[in-house]
Amino acid sequence: MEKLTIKDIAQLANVSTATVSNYINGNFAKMSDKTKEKIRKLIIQTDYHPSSTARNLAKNSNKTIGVSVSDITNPFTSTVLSGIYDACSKEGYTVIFTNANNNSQREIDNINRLRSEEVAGLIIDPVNPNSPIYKIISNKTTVMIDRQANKLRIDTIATDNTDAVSKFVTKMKAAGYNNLYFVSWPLDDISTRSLRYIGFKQATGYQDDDHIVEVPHHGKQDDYQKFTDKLRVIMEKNRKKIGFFAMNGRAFLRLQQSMQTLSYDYPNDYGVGTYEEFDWMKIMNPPISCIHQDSFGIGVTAVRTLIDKLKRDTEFSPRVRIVPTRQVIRDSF
Amino acid sequence: MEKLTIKDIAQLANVSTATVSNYINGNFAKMSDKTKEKIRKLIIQTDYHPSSTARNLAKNSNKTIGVSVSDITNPFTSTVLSGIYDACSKEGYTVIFTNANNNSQREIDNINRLRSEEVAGLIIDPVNPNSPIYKIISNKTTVMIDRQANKLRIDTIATDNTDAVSKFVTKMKAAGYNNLYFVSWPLDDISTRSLRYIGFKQATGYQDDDHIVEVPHHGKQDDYQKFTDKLRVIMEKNRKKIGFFAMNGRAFLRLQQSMQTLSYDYPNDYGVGTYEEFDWMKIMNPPISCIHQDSFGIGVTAVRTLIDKLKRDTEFSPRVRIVPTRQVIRDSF
DNA sequence: CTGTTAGCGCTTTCAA
DNA sequence: TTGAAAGCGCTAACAG
Repeated sequence: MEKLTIKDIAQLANVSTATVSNYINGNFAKMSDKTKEKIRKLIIQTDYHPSSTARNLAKNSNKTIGVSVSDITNPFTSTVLSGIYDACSKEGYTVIFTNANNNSQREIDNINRLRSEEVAGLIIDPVNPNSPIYKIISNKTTVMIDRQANKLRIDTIATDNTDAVSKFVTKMKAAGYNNLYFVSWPLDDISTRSLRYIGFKQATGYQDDDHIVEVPHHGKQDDYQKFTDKLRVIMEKNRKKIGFFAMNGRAFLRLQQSMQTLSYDYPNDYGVGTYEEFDWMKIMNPPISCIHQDSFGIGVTAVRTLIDKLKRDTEFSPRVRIVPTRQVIRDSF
Repeated sequence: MEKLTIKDIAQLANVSTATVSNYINGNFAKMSDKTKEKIRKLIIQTDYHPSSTARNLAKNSNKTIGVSVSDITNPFTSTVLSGIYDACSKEGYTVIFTNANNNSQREIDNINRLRSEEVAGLIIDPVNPNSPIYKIISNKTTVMIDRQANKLRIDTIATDNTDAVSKFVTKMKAAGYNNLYFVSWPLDDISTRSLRYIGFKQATGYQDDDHIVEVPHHGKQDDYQKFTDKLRVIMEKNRKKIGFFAMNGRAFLRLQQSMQTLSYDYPNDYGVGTYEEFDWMKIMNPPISCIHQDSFGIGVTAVRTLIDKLKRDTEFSPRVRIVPTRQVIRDSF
């Protein structure tokens, strides 16, 4: 059972390969109804599938878009991917996917790999949007997601980090929490973290950085212990109403874990809220108030802007597109 | 800034394309150190990347594997994907990915799409492993994941569903729960669900099907209400110690949501455990006992068995490979 | 309406 | 140690 080629079909149909090619590409105007029908049947009978490799080579174009994600296990990421895939298949694009696993060097490798696959465009959820590699990749064929570079070179799709947090934390303040803390992985010059922190400072009016509690990133037991200790100090020292805002779902998880070992309960001992919404937040007891971001929509928007750019020729200066968030207020503060 | 081809490099180096090709493919034995060095420098200088499309066509082989997942938003799936990607890139394979979004017809389309991309092999997390499409795809180039067909045609990687549940539920029984319920989406002849149910029956000794509580799948508000009502009846009617085992994380979520609206608390009013482990289960109050499955390992195993098959020529009869699970006992029963 | 033919960028004999 | 040249399966003028 050999693999069929366009030649085989042409022979069977007694036409030239050009005609078959036209059929494949939907140029039916260029053939009689008879041959059209003949080819149609033959293709079904033989279960012939044109080689997309050959097509790509001949057309010198590739209807696939490459995506590099920073961490596929991040639940945010899989929803984004879902949106990307959805939008791509609607536009007839295939997606090939790579995972940097939070490693900046691997991200570079992945991008290079993707480039030699000759993808039409790139969507990147960057580990490090400030990596020098983005100096050499073209804004015409790529868009970034989530994290944005300090010096914007590539169109990026992000959420309204600062504003969303500012409004949310303001609500916490209005609920009487007058001693608020921002729980986050080390800021590390990462836009999502620092932009959310700016929102936090806006809302609280804190000038110094005494109200940020850093969660160790991929810490050892020891680091987590220190984190817990810091929390303990905060809880013991203060008389005022204490509230925590977690910078994302994972930071929130860590916070809760430590609070649990310290035997503190929300909303009695403290109030809490977080960026990101996940299913499980509503079965917590009591359920968690949070900021919902439209991850699926981010994926879709990324694809749309990318394909849009691919179509035009003109180059625009890069800008960031904001996908709005939504407050979900429940009973955690 | 035109795209460089092998010809350009050949010209610049004053050698033939064949030599450059040999260089690219690591056949250094076939050239002098001088030319080797010359080519090396040129490639770096010019940032030349060979076209993998052209290579694939010329070699008539494609170092990419295609994967079709049933639902990318399922957290189980993203961890599997992570394993697949990891193993693939170690073996030098690219992965192109499709999402069926729980739609059997889309799964078929995806597989056909993947085939005409001429992927070397297929990994499928099937919506419906009994779909007729699997009669025509070759076991030599594909492996399945998670759900298995009634009549096995394709090698599949699964967990020890029956056994794991049987042992876990036995433990619940030993803890004094003498009135146990299996909480699941409709069995619908889906292996993961029915195999787990078999384990449940084994452990409990129930002969009839009175102890299964069906969670509506993508239900409307109404259906969820009925589900909640059913739970209420169970809770009110019985004097014995009631325990629930959820067939997966999402069913568990649903169960908890309803229990919450009914104002019942575990482990006081009922005991509970679930298949699948997620991060958030340990910050529940109290934390949840569950069965941990090695999703990453499933992905890796899938890739390994696939690549293994790709290498040999002989065809074996399909079998199912089991990736073991692990009990995580906490305080939910 | 249909066929001829020269590529697309690379690999791979085979000969030099 | 190197090169010439014939493909890989398809597309796209161009000619008829």
